[in-house]
Amino acid sequence: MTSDAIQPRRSRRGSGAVTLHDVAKLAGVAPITASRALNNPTQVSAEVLKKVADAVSRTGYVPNLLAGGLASTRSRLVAAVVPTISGPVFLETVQSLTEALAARGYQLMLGQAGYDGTREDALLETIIGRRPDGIVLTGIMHSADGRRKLLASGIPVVETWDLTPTPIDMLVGFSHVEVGRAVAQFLHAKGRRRFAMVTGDDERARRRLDAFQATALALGLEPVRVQIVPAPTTLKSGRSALALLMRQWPDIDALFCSSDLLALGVMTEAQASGIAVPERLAIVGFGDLEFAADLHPALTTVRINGSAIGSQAAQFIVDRAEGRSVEQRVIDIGFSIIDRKSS
Amino acid sequence: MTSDAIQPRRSRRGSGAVTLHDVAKLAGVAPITASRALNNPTQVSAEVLKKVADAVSRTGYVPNLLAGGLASTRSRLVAAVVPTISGPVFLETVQSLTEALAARGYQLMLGQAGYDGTREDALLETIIGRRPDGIVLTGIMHSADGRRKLLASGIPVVETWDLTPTPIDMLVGFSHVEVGRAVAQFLHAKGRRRFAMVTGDDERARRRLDAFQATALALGLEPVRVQIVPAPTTLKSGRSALALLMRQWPDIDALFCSSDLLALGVMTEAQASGIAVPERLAIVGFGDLEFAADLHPALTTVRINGSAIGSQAAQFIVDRAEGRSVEQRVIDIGFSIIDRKSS
DNA sequence: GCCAACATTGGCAGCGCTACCATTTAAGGC
DNA sequence: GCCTTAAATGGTAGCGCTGCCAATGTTGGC
Repeated sequence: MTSDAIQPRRSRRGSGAVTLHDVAKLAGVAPITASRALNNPTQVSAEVLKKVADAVSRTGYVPNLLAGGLASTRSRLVAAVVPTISGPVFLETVQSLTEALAARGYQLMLGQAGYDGTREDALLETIIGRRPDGIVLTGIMHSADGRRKLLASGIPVVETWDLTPTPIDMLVGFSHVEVGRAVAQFLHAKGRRRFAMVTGDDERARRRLDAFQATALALGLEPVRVQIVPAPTTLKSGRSALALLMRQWPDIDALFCSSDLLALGVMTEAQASGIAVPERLAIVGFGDLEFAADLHPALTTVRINGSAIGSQAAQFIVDRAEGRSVEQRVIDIGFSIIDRKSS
Repeated sequence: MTSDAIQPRRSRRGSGAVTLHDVAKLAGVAPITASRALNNPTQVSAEVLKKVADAVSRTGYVPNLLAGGLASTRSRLVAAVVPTISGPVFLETVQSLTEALAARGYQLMLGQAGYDGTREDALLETIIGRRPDGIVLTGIMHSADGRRKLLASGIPVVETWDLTPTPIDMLVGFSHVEVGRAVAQFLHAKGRRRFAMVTGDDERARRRLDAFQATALALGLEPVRVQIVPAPTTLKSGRSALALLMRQWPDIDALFCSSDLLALGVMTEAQASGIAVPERLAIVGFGDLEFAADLHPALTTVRINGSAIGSQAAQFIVDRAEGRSVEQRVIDIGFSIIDRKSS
C-alpha cells in the first residue's frame, strides 16, 4: 500500500501510452469493469459508465486493439485482396466494403496480389498472420496452395466477382458465362452480325469471351474476331486494339470490350479515325463505371453492382465474426445490360 | 512429468492454431530460440535454423503478428487515409504505397474519411487503436482535434499531396499555389486570354483556383470564370459544368479543370456540342491519370507523380519504424505541365 | 593455463487486453 | 423471512509473442 517511491509500472517496455488500467484506476473501478463499460455498456451501471467515460476523456485513452484482438481472438480486421487497386474495376467494391465494415467497427487491410499471382502466396501468409476476422478475395484465381492455406487458417473467406461450383467458403458473384452469352444475344437481337471482342488477359474475361464466341457460333454467325490485351486493361490498349482489329477485319459491326476503360479507348480511337458509333460499329463495355453513362455516345455496358458485392461480403464476414451462422453462402447478384447509345 | 491424461494446454481460450511454442517443442528448442530463428536468423546456428524451418513447414505454422506486434510494440501495420478510394486521384499513391510497404513486410490498412471530414475523427480513433507504425494522410484537411490526436499518439505521420508550413510530422507534396500560377502562365504564353476553371469543392483545388485567379489578374486578364462542382469530381459534372459555362460566357478560350476526369467530361461535352478543342477552347487537366495521354485530343495536364509520393511516404515510415532518424522531413516532389494536344 | 570476449541458447516476465468464474448485492416470489 | 434469480463487479489467468538478462559453451590472446 505504501508504494511511495513510485516505480510507476512500465519499467522498460511498452509504448508508454495510457492503458485501460490507468483509466480504471482513475475511475476507481477494476480494469475489467472499465473494459465492459467501453465494450458492453449495458452490463454496467450508469454511474460506472460515467466515471469511466470521464476518465477516458481526461486521459485521452485510445484502446489498444492489437491487445484486445489477441485476448479475444477477434481482430476486427478484414483483409481484401485485389489484383491491383489501380484497375478501376474493383474500386466500387473496395469502397463499399470499407464503408460497410467501418460502420460495424471493422477495419480493412488491403493487399495487392498482382495479375500474375506470383505475390499471392506471400501475401496470403502475411494476411493470415494478422488473424483477420475475414478475407475477401476480389477477382483472383487462387492457387491450390493458396486454397489450402486459407482453408487451414479457418478464417472466413468470401470470394467475389465470380461464381464457382466449389467455393472455398462464401461467395458473392455472377456468371461470366451468362454475361458472354447475354451480350451475344443482345447484339444479335439488335441486328449485328459480325462480332469482335477486345479482352484483357485474365481468367474471367476469357470465360466471357468463350461464352460470347460459343453463342455467336450457335446463332450461326461467323467466328468472333478477338484481340487480347494485357491486364489491367487501359484506354490505350483499347485504342490500339481497335486499330488492329479494323485493319484485319474492317467489316466488323459489333465490339464487346472486357472493361469500360477499354471501351472508352475503343470509342476514342473510333472517333479519331472517323468510325461512326453506333452506326457502323456497336460498342458494349463491361462494368458500368461511373463515367459510362456520360460518354458521348453514352456507353452500352454490362452493369455489375460492385457496391452490392462489397456490402454483401461485409455482411457475410461480420455475421460470421459475430457468431451468426450464414445459411445462404453463395449469392449470385447477377448483372444487367444497360442499353445506351453506343449499340 | 507424468501428465498422461493430457489436458493439452489450451483449455478454453485461444484460436487452436499452431503457435510458436508448438514449433519450438517440435524442433527441440526454446520458444525464444525459435522466435530468433524466424526473425533474426543470423543470431542462431545453422543447425537450429534447419530444425525450426522443418518444424514450421511440418506444422504449417503462421506467426501471429497481432501477438508479435503487441509484444514488440511494432505492429508492422501502416494506415492510409483517403477521402474516398473511388476518386481515382490517389489510386496511384495507394498502389505504390501498398507495394513499397509489402516489399518491406508491412501491411496497409485503408481508411476512407469522406470529403466532408465528418468521419475523420472516428476513423482516426480506430486507426490509432491499431497502433500502426505509421499513418499516411492523403489529401485531407485534418481538424485541429485530429491533429491533436495524431500528435498525442506519437505515431509517425506523413501528410501528402500538399505542402504546409506546419506539417504534423513528415510531408511529401507539392505546392497547389504553384500549380495554379504555372497553369495560368502556361495558358497565357499560348496566347489564351479568357480563362475559366471548373473545380471540385475541396481545399486544395480551391487553392489552385485562387492562385490561378490571382495570376490571371496579375497578367492583366479578365477575372477567371469559375464553376464549382461537388467533390469527388466526375465526368458527368465536367460535362454539365462546361454546358453551364458556355451558356454564361461563350467566349472563354481556356479552361483549367481540377481533375483529369473533369477534363474528360469537358472534352466529351465539347465534342457533343461541337466546340473545337483546342482551336476554340484549350483544356488543361490535373493529375495526368493513365488515360490522359491517349485521349483524342491528348490531354494537356498537370502531372503529379503519385507513385513517387507513395513510395517516399513508405520510405519515411519504414525508416522511422526501424529506428533510423529522418533528417529531411519535408519533400516537395513538384509537378510538371505535360503539354499535349488539348491546349 | 587463465581470463576476456564472443557466440548461442534459455528463463523470466510482461505487452494490454478479455474470457471465465467467483463474489457480492439487490430484487423478486410465495 | 427464506430462497431463487438476476444484476453488477472483481480476480485470475492467460492470448502468443518478444525484450532483457543470465547462463553456458567456445575461442583466442598472452
